[in-house]
Amino acid sequence: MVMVMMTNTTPAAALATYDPSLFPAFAVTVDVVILTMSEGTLQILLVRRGEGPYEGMWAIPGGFKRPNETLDEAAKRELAEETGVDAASLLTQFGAYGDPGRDPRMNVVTVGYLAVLRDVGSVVAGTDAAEAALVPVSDVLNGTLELAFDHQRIVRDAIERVRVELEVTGIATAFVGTTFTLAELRTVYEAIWGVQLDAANFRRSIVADDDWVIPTGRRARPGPAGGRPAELYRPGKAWSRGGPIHRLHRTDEKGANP
Amino acid sequence: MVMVMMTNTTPAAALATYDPSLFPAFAVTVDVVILTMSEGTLQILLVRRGEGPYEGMWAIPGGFKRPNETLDEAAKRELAEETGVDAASLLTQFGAYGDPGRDPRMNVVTVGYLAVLRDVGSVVAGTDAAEAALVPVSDVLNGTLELAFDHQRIVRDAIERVRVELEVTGIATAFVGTTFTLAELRTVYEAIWGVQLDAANFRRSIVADDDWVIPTGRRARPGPAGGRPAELYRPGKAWSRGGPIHRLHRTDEKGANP
DNA sequence: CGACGTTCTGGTTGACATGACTAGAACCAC
DNA sequence: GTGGTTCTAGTCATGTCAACCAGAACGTCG
Repeated sequence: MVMVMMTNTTPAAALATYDPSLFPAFAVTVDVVILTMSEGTLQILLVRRGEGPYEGMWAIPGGFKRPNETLDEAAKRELAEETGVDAASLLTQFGAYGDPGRDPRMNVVTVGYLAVLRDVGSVVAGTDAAEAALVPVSDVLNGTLELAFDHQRIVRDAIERVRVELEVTGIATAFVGTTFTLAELRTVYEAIWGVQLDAANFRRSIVADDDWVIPTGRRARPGPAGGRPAELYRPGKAWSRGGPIHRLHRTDEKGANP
Repeated sequence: MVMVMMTNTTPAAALATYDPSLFPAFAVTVDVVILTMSEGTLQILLVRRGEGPYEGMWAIPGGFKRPNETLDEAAKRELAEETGVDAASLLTQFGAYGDPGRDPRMNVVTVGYLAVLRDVGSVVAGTDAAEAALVPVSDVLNGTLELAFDHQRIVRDAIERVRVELEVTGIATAFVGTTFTLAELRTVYEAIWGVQLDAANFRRSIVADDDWVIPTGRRARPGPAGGRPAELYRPGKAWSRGGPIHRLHRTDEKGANP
């Protein structure tokens, strides 16, 4: 295979005439990090590789971009193929990865997307159980579960992104159902940020402002330990302009080591 | 200058379980949005296209990614080729763009990078003046200056990114010199966020906390209008964990129409 | 049925951040 | 020196938010 490459020491030369087919060709893929909350912990949907390099290892679902679709459409299609869910609004692009040799077969540049689902328990059941699984994100982050390619780094970046999105967007409501208690929503923040939030203060931040949540009038059934039943809410319309809960600026460790 | 490079992919092809050529091939480019502050306004470095599609129009500098370099390295190389500046730390990837037809010649997926320079006046002078120019970002955002390809959207995304980075990172210090006055630094925030900041409060936010800035003991020469000379500072080490200045959450329009 | 534990809801308080404002200090031009 | 300009320092009121406390509404167990 022969490739021709130009070095533009002068801009005019770089943009000058050329034959497009002479430039290095890449395969472009889209990988989707699918997150959900299950039993109070953040989980990620992984698929087991059937063949090729890293055979048998777990990986993020993904696939090749088609020439006649946008990157967003490719991500949406991949999400639908893997989970059957059509939720384009939850898809967020967070990074591109093109290190040489990240795929031993060829030059592949992949674009990472983040998807948040409410409950993928049935989704995983619908797929071949041997081929897809929900695993705690912590197992991926700490290396307990090794992923194919550079997917561990991609997951790390996705988690970092969702931590930021949690503060500035309404992505938190994507983790819970159509109706939810404030305790459920609080668990989302606590699991993703790894913090403890005061239930009373959390409630005040949410209900005080405009319309983050809308009470439905119904109440959730208390857990096995009893307790006062919590009110059920549905998402309001204020989430489009920033989130109500903010991470406290760490005033604890000053001069700490990064 | 044109270089012809041959890449032998025979060993890799032997590893593959399928023929890579069966998958759609894309050209992958890296486009760099180079920003700087000049005369109190945010400026962007643009190059004029010599020929090909959009001939004669202004565009973001960029070029093809090489198979043996990472995306970050490609961006760093493009920045060095355009400006002669070797400043990898300021390079931030902010998005990938792969809409079909964004380049009429072929399928091109580009990865956008953001670069912040202290002063590119000499840089532009070093390049052919007819081929590169610094223009106010506002001219690009409001459509006064039309860019080639989908570069206007890319610039929009880059500006939105730098507005966020300004709040959570130390990118503000990249706009000013190695030593600077607080008024200079304040101008960076005011220009990018489009707000007016009280000089006294700005100062208090900066000097009160740990070590955002370190006084050098020297003083800047007052401007032509006179005034008390401002103290010169150099960046401290606290910027690595968030910025000191925060955008006020707009409490003005409540219940506004989205 | 009543006591107890658990969870949700509402309120108060104090520390801290921040916007608006005022006054003084240090320079330039005339 | 006088006036104008800019930087620096301080005060005050307001708002935010974490911490804490008390009550309300359930389940369960005796």
